[in-house]
Amino acid sequence: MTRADVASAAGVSTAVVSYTLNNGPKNVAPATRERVLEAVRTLGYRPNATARALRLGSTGQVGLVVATVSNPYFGQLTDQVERSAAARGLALLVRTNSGGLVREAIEQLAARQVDGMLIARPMDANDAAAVAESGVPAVLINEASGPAGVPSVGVDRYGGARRAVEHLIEHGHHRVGLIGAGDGGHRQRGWADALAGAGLPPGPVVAETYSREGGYRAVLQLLALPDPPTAVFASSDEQAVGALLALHESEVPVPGGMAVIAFDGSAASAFTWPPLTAVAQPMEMMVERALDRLLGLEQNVLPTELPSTELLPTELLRRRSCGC
Amino acid sequence: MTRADVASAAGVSTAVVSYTLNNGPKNVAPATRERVLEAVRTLGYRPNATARALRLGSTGQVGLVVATVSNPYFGQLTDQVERSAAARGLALLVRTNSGGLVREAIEQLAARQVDGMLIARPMDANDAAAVAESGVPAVLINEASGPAGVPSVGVDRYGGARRAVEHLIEHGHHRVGLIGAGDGGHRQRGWADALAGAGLPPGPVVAETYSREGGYRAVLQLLALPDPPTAVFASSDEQAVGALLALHESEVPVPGGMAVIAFDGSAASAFTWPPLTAVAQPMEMMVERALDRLLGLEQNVLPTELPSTELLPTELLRRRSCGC
DNA sequence: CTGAAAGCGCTTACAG
DNA sequence: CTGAAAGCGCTTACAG
Repeated sequence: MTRADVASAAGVSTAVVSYTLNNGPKNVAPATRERVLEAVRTLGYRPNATARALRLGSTGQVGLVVATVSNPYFGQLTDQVERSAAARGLALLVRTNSGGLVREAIEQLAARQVDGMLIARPMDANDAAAVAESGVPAVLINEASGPAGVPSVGVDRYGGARRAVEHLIEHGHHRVGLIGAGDGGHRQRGWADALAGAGLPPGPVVAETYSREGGYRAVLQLLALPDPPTAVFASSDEQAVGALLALHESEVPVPGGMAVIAFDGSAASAFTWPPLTAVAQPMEMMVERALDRLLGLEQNVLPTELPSTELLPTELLRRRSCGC
Repeated sequence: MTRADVASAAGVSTAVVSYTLNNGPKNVAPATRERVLEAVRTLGYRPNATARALRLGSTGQVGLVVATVSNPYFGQLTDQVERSAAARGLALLVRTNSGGLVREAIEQLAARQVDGMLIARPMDANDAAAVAESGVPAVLINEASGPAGVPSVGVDRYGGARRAVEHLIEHGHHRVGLIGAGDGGHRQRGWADALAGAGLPPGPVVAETYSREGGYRAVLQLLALPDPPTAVFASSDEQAVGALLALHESEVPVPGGMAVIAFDGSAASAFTWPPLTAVAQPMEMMVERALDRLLGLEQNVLPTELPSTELLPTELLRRRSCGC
């Protein structure tokens, strides 16, 4: 069942079938058009996207490299990418790689001839080289900045973290701990500056993975301190969820015994106990901007006028874990 | 940069380039092979998967239709599908469709020429017709059974639910409510039979969506009853998470005031407060079986010997929300 | 308005 | 062991 079958059924050439199915680039006489459409219908013909892709040099597919999808935050991100891509007529090829090499994921997606890729993983220069080599447009998403040559759309982690910690200070906390990755990243700097700005000494820092398990272990360490903080800033929702469990098990009331604020603000954070006050990321905007960027919707703007890094603002979602 | 460039750089025909890159179907002299590989390396050549797919009639892509990926359970399922597919050299095209028509998703995936699709959504006869029309192999996953013509790999929901409710009864509960979809499905039957088997009257049933919000609302309804149940079986992790929040807000202790058991057992269920006792689904096995089925790994078995429906056993994960 | 034909980048049966 | 050539199913410049 190919275009040729439809053509012969309708008594036309395959060119005319294309013209009517694609609404161009040539006009087709209304009567002819009707015959073609009728043939398509009765034969149940569906165009072969692979052949079309080969001819056009475009698959209509975008790739997404993401650590994992079974995580409230990245799951939401993936959902949003799928929705936004579908709205633009693009299909989504998902490449999960939590432990693996980003470079490998990039190469595999490129081999599949995706029209572009969104990379939601930290990238190094090596990965950027893979992108350049592949010749496929790519934009880094969910990261404040990346290696040279790859534009990024991220979130103002510094500002979001700083605002969150200031909020904790407004609640009267003087000792605010940090659960982070220990890499001195933007969130850690925001936390530190909020404290310094209020004339407060930096609280304890625990370096852990961005997982529930990490948050759980971090709280245990914090509670073992001679002088535990009265509030803690967790660098991800997942960490905060783990932190809450450790706090409950240790019978430390939240927020009374320890206040908690999380970074991410995925939908899941509204259903913990107590509900998490969180720094919400502008997910939809971030994805839309990244896709705009990827598809070069701003080709009328000179590339040099575009900042290589775009930072979006966060929003503080006040719920109960902070004391509100 | 195509196969022809490599061929001329190596001084051979394009056929030989194919033979060496694909390790067949013809042998290549070692020296020639080396020259080709060298040319590939220096030119940075990558085969065009689209052209290959057109020629071979196989894209090496599988499609997945799933309601949403930002849900601990379906996120885990999607992760597993990606991993298992990648292990077989297949890429994953994800088609999210929470509100939309399953039929539409099937048609779009088929148009992309996927080699097969996994459908993790309830299907009706209309959807089955779309599958048949598309001519693409499909298997229904995560559902006990589907319309005729579509094989399915699911989980023994009846048995899992029954076992969970029996466990609640062992804890001494006599009034066990059900949060379900109100469709009298397998889980509801398992719940009812466990109660009946113990000579207990059926507890109250609340019909709600399989979401956190649904579970939240359901508990509010249960608590408003003149004689609320002392335990409740939630048909999904998400519902259980919402139920816990409603219980905490209503200051009903768990499991003391109300015990909770959930169906699904995703990783998130271990980090709620209290941790959820849950009926865990054999995710990896389910996905592997579904892919085996999809790829016809059992072609040596007569199709008629294969059950159209395959049911996998669940496991009860005992944590704290049940009273253990 | 319609059609014959080339070509996208591969793979492989056929011939040497 | 190697190569010339056909063909997968489309799209579109070119000609009529």
